[in-house]
Amino acid sequence: MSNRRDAVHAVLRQSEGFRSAQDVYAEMRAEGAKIGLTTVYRALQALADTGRVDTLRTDDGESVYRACASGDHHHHLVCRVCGRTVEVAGPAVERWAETIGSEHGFTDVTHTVEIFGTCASCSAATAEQARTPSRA
Amino acid sequence: MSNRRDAVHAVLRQSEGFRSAQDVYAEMRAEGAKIGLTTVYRALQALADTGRVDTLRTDDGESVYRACASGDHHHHLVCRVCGRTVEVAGPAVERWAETIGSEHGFTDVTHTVEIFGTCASCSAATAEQARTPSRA
DNA sequence: GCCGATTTTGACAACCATTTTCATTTACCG
DNA sequence: CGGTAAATGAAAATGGTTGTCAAAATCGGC
Repeated sequence: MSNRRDAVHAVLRQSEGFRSAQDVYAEMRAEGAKIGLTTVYRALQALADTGRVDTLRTDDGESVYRACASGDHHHHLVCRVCGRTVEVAGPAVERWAETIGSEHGFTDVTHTVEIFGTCASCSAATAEQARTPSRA
Repeated sequence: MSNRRDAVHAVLRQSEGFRSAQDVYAEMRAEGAKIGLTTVYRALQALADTGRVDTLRTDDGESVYRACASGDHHHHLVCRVCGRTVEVAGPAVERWAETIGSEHGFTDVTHTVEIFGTCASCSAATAEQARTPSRA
């Protein structure tokens, strides 16, 4: 019964950006789902293994997952505040990485490319905060 | 006394590739150095904060550090077998990331780019292994 | 030189995401 | 229905990393 796995997948689908396992688990429990943390981890791993979700590591070492629209190779532009993510393609970068690798005699060349920034609405919110400092 | 920090830095300098904190600690102890794990972590963090060493995360979430030749922004071509690392620059990639970010209204755009592969000697060694299978 | 203040150190405990264990439940199949 | 294999999840273990705190080293000032 991959019912649980589908449920996990569904949560990711309805999310704007990358989510952590703990995060997904908390939401599912909050919604009343009967599922264990272990199962969430297993589901996410299975989904990642079969390429149905993308995964990356945050700066503090947490694994985060996202159901991406395209199954093709692509990269991400991630808002470091709200996590909203845009899928981007970069054929030039793919070629560049491949070239660099072979120039140095490396084989089986892969690469990781992620772009981080603050999205328009979040940087607006930050500016707002600066204008009305709450305290301290 | 930043003696300890210098000692940690020295270990990284004489290393070919990225090393983990635990790894550095183990080597220093093996060489008879009197140092605590906590101090190694603090030294590595301090060095990373001041930009004197580069850091990245392995697939299994471990932080690894490297004393790089150049203090300028650059990326790495890392052998996934032996860890040997080549520093590479990619002005085109820098511009690409910046462009993608601003196209989508993102500010404070940063990026991570790492290239992984198997270096010439390691792929030779692997081929060798295949020719003379030890057992199993 | 000597004493108190400040910083650095490191043994140990705490943290926390992730994994493993293992007993229970559930699905499948004749 | 039995019986077997797979899935589940509560609880414990793991392991890298960080926090705590007292002892030790360093630095002034006298």
